[in-house]
Amino acid sequence: MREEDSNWFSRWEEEFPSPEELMPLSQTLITPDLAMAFDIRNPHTTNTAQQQHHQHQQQPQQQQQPSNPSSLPNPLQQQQQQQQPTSAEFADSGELGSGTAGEEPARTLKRPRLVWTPQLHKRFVDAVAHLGIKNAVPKTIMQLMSVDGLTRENVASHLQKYRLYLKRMQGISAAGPGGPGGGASGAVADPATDHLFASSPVPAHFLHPAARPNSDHFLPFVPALHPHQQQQQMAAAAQYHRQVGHFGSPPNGHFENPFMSRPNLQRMGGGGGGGPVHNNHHPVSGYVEDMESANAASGGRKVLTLFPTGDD
DNA sequence: CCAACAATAT
DNA sequence: CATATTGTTG
Repeated sequence: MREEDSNWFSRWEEEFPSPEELMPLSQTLITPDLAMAFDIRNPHTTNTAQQQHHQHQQQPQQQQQPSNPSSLPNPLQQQQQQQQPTSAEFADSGELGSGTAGEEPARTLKRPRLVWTPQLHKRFVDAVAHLGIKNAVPKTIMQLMSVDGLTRENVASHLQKYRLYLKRMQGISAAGPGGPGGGASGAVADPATDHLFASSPVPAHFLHPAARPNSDHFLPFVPALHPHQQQQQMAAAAQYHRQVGHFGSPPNGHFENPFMSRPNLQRMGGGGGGGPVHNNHHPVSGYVEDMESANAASGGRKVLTLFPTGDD
């Protein structure tokens, strides 16, 4: 797959905004619990420079902070950015009600629901696009996305939905809105229905199986770089929903880690159903992408429930 | 055994 | 409906 490369590159360049858009970043998923636990209030100390060393490797953000007074600051403190109260944020799921804080040993703790924000989805689509549908399998996508905290399951689930979306689109585009049976499908891309999907253009090649040179080009894959590489403060990567109450952290400090050790990346390679993926390192210094959420920042801007598609 | 996928559950 | 979880298969 390396030599048969053709001009996909040209097309690629044409179509995509810029590799830089998806290249560098390891977005950090912060969990609300974590954020709250850390008290994300406005840092009175103007210590804006919260530069933290970004540990590489995906360390799961464990919800549930040890309420231990002398609890350590946590090595994996996630830098948290000023989240814009944009639309999706940790919309309260509504638990609460009374201060019935379950101090239960939150054994059986579960991970909060991942919310696929347009940015995240964007990355997802870009990753898939660049991988080619063939190689776009959950694990690979996940790795390419380099989103901290993202699990294979997350991606798999999203991918499943995405494939359905693509399928639907194919049908529509081929047969027209009036398409087969799906009377209601009248719209090609009903923002209301597709919401998220509508925010990112579906690369043409997605629609057909045979004509897409996937090849493995150099992937922008940015394995967690060195400790000094941190680009915090960017828009939020993804947000989680609040779920169970935390608080009652186990004094024992024993909770199971859903994903403790991950097979250090770099596992891509032929075999495992994965295509030969090369993670080519580019000497890029460090780009920042994302950034949007102008909602409150502008002052005038308000709400706008959905993000404008004006990203790509 | 792990990963992808499909189906099902929340 | 959007994700998560589970079951099955390769």
